[in-house]
Amino acid sequence: MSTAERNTRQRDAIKAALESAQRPLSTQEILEAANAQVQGLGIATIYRNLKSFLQSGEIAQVSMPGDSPRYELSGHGHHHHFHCTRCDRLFDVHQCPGDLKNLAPQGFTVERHELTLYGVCADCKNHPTQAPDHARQPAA
Amino acid sequence: MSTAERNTRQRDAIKAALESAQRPLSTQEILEAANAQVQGLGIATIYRNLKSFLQSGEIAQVSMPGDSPRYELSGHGHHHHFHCTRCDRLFDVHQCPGDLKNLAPQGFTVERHELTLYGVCADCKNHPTQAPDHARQPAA
DNA sequence: ATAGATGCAAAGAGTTTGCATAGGT
DNA sequence: ACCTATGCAAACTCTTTGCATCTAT
Repeated sequence: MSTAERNTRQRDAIKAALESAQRPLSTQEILEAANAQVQGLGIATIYRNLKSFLQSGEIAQVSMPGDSPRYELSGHGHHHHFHCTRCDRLFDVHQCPGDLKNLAPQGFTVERHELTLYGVCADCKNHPTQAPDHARQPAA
Repeated sequence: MSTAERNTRQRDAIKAALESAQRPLSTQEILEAANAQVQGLGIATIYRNLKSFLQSGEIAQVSMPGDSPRYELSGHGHHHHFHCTRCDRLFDVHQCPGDLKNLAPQGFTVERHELTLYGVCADCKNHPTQAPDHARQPAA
């Protein structure tokens, strides 16, 4: 019956960081957030717990070309991502094109899919000529 | 007028490797293929040229959660990818769900999209119980 | 009391960079 | 001849691992 995983303050802090974020976080961002709650929490603990969460399916890894992976809680329901090419922020997209089973070649079985939209977010569209002040992954 | 880029044997070999591959290649795969053509070609040259090709838009980087990036020529037309979770091979998918502009939130502009399907490929479905012999990124 | 989790530091793996030399133009 | 690209090796960055200690159960 035992879950084998213990409830440590570190583990809780990491989970909490992911829970309070409204977007996928990088390991550094997780470290900063979790460290604020638990003094001295080390990066190795982040990695170990992320791996554990990934294996249990509690979190999902989101990867972007040319960028280090981000992590987010699973169970926010099925959703996709929008990557603003101007400010580099990632947004959740809760719409889904739906039925993609028939896109795959003959004989292939599609179990799930991931979709990333690229473009310009509303904020960036409102500031056409100036440099994106809100750019580069804001704190919240 | 000068393109600033020189035509070296190394650069050509790297391009050729990507051209002849029917799937996105990892840096190691590119190194092996290119090295077969140009003795002593080093990994640093691979990275430098990939970066150059990426910037010029000649190739695209494909990233998968938990995996190192792969590279493929642009201009194979718009396509997506299928990742077999059993044998880990990546396949091209030339079907496209099409119009995804309206999935993004209000005020967002969608310029392009990327779609990855996950599931079991035809080969793996034909060998249900046994270990995937064809697994782990075959040579061709 | 026991066994898993943590923190630190060292080890690995992947990628980038400096510098002398080869080679394209 | 000039000046960029290459090859090698060192430097960096990111991630993983070993080990003694701590701590949840």
